Amino acid sequence: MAVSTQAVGKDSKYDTGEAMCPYRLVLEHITSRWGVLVLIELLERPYRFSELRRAIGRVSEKMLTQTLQTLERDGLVHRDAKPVIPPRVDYSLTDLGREAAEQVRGLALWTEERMGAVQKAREGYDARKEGSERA
Amino acid sequence: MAVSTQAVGKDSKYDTGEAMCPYRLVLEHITSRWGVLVLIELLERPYRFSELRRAIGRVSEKMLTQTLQTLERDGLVHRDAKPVIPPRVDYSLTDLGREAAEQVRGLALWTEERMGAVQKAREGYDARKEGSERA
DNA sequence: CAGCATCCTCACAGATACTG
DNA sequence: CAGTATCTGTGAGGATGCTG
Repeated sequence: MAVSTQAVGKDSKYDTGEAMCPYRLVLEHITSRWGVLVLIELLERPYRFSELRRAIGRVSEKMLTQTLQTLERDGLVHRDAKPVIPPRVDYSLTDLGREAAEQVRGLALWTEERMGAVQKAREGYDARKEGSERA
Repeated sequence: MAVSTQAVGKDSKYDTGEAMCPYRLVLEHITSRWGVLVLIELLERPYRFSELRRAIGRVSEKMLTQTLQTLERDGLVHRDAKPVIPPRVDYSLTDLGREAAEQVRGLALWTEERMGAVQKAREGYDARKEGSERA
C-alpha cells in the first residue's frame, strides 16, 4: 500500500477520504511500511513501546505510534496501558491480528528465501538495460 | 509499503538509497500500493498495459509503468513487447512472481473475509474514543 | 516511559505534453 | 498504444520540544 494510507494526526483524520473500497484501505494498513514489521514482531511475543521501537529499528516514534493506533483501531493489535509510573504499555496481537500477521509473515519469509533469485533477476535486467542504452 | 519505495525516474534511480536490508525493499515493492493490485490481477491472466490500467482503476499511467518496471526488475513480472504498430505489450507473472502473487492474494482474500470484524472493531474503538474525549 | 503537538522537507504521486 | 519527459503539489515521515 504505499501503499501507505495512514495519518492519524489532527489533520487528515484516519485514512485518505478517497472513494475506495474499504478493504483496500485495511490491506494498506497491513501492508504499510511499518505495519508489516510491527505485525511480524508482535507475532513473536508482546512488546512494550520502546522495545518494539528498538526491535524494528529506524522507526521514528511518531510513525510507530501512528501505525499502532491504526492497527489497534482495525482490531488487529491490543493495547494494554498499565496505570503505573513510569507508564508501561504493552502491545500484542488480537486473534484477528494474529491471522493477518501470519499471512504477512508468510510473505516476508518467502521474500527472504527468494532474495537470491530476485538479485539475479535484477542483475540480468540491469545488464540488458546497460547494453541497450549505450550511445 | 510504503510503503512505498519505488521511483524509477531519472532522479532517484531505483529504490531509496537508504541503508536497509535489501529484502525489506523487495517486500515493499510487493506490498506497495499498486504492486499488490498488479500482482493479484496478473494472477488471473496476462494483461496488456491499458487493460491492466482499466482493471485496477484509478492508477495513473505513470504509477502503473513504474510499478511494472520495478516488478519486472525484481524478476516477478515478465514483459513481452511485440514489435508491431500500434505497439502491443503483454505483462504476465514469472514463476517467481506467481509465488509472490499467491502470498499476496492470500492476504487480500483474508482481508476481504474479515472486513466485517474490522468494521466492528473500529466502531468499538471510535465509540470508546468518543466517550473519553468528552469535555 | 509513552506519548502528543508543531514545524519542515523531500520524494511520491498526479497532471500534462510529447514520441516511436 | 505504450510509453517517456517535465513540472508541481501534497502529505508521509522525520526532528524537536513538551507533558502526564
